[in-house]
Amino acid sequence: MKSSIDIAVAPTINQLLTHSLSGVVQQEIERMILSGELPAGERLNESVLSRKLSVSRGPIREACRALAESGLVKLVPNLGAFVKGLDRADAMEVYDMRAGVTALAASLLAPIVTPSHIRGLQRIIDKMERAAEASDFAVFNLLNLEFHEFIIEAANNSRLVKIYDQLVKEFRLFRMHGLVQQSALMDSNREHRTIVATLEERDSRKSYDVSFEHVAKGKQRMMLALDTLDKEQPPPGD
Amino acid sequence: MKSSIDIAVAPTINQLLTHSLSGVVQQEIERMILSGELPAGERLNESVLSRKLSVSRGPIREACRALAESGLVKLVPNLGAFVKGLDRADAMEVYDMRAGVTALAASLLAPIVTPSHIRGLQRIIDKMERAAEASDFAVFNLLNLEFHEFIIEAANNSRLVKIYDQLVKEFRLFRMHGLVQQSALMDSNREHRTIVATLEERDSRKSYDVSFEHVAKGKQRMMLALDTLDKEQPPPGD
DNA sequence: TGGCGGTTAATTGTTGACAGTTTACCGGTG
DNA sequence: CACCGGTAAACTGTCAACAATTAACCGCCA
Repeated sequence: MKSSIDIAVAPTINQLLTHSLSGVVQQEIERMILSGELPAGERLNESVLSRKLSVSRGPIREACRALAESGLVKLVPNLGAFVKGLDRADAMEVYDMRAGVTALAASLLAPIVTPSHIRGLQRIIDKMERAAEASDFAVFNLLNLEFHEFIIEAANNSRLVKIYDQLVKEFRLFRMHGLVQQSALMDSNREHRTIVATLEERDSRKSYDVSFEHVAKGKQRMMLALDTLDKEQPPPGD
Repeated sequence: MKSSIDIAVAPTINQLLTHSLSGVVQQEIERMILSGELPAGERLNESVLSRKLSVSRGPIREACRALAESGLVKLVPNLGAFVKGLDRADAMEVYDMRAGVTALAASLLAPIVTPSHIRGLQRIIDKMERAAEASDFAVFNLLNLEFHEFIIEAANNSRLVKIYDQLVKEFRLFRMHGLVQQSALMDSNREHRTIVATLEERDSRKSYDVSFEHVAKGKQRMMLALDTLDKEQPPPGD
């Protein structure tokens, strides 16, 4: 019988072997940032982190450098690393990039798509449909991520995957989602079906267009929600 | 009279103030890699580098972490950092990404393009025309980079710039270019004129298409050249 | 002669200490 | 009371030394 210890420890050992402390520290800090444990603007105090993670400052600094390169923190000379925050303009930038990258993935996948791909995507869409009917936003969002990740992976371009993941992580710094309605879920999933349909036709150009439009509509939905929010609850300054 | 000392030293001071050693080290190692001074597969020996750059191993390690995150080196636990090399499949990946990103930039620029942009692009194209006629490949390539960088910058999306720069750097690891013909230069520049024309029409979709096709044709030209090269000079194993 | 085990040199991983900079605090002064 | 200068604490930047791992080398044995 496989002991529960193995299950718990194995990943840690693997992490230590493959990523060598600096790497685990990086992943841990990244987790803290993405979970909101370290809020935007917060300074990453090297001493505090080194004590909390029980390592010296060397690996902490290396991890911060890597996180700075990936765009999650901002390095200020002689002051340290600060958790990046996204304002509305930043979020729009990330949305535009996600639209382009998502659409590129679809257009790359279209010519090489297999029935297996289509089946996989259909299954996710069906699950999303049920989540939408139940207004289960949490599950819907997870499935939505899975859907797009599926297309990205299937496009078979490791650079594409890396860049997309980076964009998704960065977008999570923008803590203004949770403001969608059920109708949006239904709309969104209808668009998903369209995307799969164009993929099945192996139409690269159309796959690009509908995928881009899908994300662009998401961007517009968010902009609208933000504008509404601003009117109801104006930002500080009045 | 501005002394030559100022000209030489000023950038160094600025680098030290803004990037703080780790940053300069990173830039310097990056330069060594991109210039070919450190060939693909080479291990970055921390002690050697620290002696050569007159710093301790700390900053070197931080720089390597950052370079690993940006994709120029590969980190192997307990062995160190190795300069990445691109095989043909990698180059194809980067080409596809560059096509998508370049085209996305054009499609983003199209709706907001200004006469000033058009003039700037025309000027670069004219210079390229002269370089092509003179078969000056070096100058043509520089101008070509400038042309695309111009569109990227004008698209006004900092993430786009960052990702594009990353792709260009990575592509430079693929040391198999220099095998283009004058006719290709002419063809390429004709495509540039088409791109500017579609931008001037503010046609987002057409801008995307012609830009994507432009890079895709570059990819095909390179694949063809590589195939020819392989036939004339088969890889080791025969 | 070919492979195996142990030893040693080289290199990475990690740590703690020291130097330089920034920032907060506090008393003095106009 | 506001402002300014100086001092001290906290923090980042850098470094050199130590521990752990890897790889090469060499003698030994079948």
